[in-house]
Amino acid sequence: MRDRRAERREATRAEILEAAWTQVRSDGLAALSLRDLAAAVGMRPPSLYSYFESKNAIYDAMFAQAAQQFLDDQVFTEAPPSGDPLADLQAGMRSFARFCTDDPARYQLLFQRTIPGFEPSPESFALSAHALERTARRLAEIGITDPADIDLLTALGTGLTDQQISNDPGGDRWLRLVDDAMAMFFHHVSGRPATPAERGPQ
Amino acid sequence: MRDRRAERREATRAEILEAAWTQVRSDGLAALSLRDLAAAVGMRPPSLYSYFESKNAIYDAMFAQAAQQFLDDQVFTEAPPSGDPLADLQAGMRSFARFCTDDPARYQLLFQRTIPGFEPSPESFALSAHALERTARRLAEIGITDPADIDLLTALGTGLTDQQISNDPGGDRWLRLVDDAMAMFFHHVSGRPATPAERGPQ
DNA sequence: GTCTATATTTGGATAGAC
DNA sequence: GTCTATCCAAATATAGAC
Repeated sequence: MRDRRAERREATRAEILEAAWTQVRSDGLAALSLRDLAAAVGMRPPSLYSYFESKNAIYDAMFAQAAQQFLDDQVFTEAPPSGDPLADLQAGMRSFARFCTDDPARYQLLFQRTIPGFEPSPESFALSAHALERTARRLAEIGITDPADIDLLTALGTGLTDQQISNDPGGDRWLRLVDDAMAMFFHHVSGRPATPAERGPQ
Repeated sequence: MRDRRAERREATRAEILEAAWTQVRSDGLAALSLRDLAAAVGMRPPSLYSYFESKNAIYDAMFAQAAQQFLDDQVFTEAPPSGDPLADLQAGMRSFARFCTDDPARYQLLFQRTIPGFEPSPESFALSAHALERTARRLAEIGITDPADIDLLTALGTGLTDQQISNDPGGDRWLRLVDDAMAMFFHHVSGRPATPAERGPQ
């Protein structure tokens, strides 16, 4: 039969995590405070320890949520190849960049390592490693296998994303360069120049 | 005549800043602690306030030092055009990437905004703005004037640098892609494909 | 200029009653 | 499970003696 107590506990954990996301989105990832978090959910700080054994356990649960959302979100790694590798690459990078800019705090937790003393648990890390493997497999399908090319692609992806988040939050100044950047990259690694149509709107 | 007291004061300020750099390089930019800083220079914490009016004033002095070093370091903006725009672009980006990876804490202070509550003073900020203007002027000399192209170039520069710092500290996994990335970019914006020689060593 | 002493705030975490 | 009460550590900053 249903374990109503366990269900209630899970619901409270989820509520605490949701409040934690709200807090880091507004004050920054590093500014998570158990004091404020407890107040947000109507508890006293010690009560949080009934649900998470430490502050880092909360970060770890958030990391796992973010990794799962990344797995669910990335259209690129799920949709079948369209027969147009460049179009697939552009769609995949648009999806990645959108995922990152939609929630900079989530991006920071998942892809940057700025929380002093926090390391994701092996289980949480396995989730994100799985997503990266899936991406590499998909890139291989469209002929991108050289590790140096993949490194260049990741630099482009994080560079566009970081600039967008840091210098034009909420806008699209760098997001709108994604198609052009992917055309540049694709024709560089395949040895052909981009046609004006492929470069996308300027 | 010389003001020996002022000289001594400046020397102590410099000594404090040097200890501060040592601390942030080892523990992270955000981990600067007045307590540890005072201990490192053989003072009690309150004595630091004779030299800097606040912790943010120390960050600001560090920011000004970093901006000045950036101005002094960037070969690209000082050397005369060589007549080979791509070679100039590659040399300039190599210089930028090297400057950033040489001291990640300095890079973080100067180009990222991760210290909660710290904003550089107008005087300090003017130093870094000056450096950016000089770069834009130099890019114009080699024919790069489209703001979208400049945005793409900055995304490449920060992406390569961030990946290098985050994922291969002390190595050259992304640094060695700089020449190739600049060839890719240059020929994309000038409409010609890169020759194998221009792409540099793979 | 430097110190002692202290104020104040904030943080994570624990003990034990209920 | 939640609370009160408390602990401990660390942080920035100020007052005032020397």
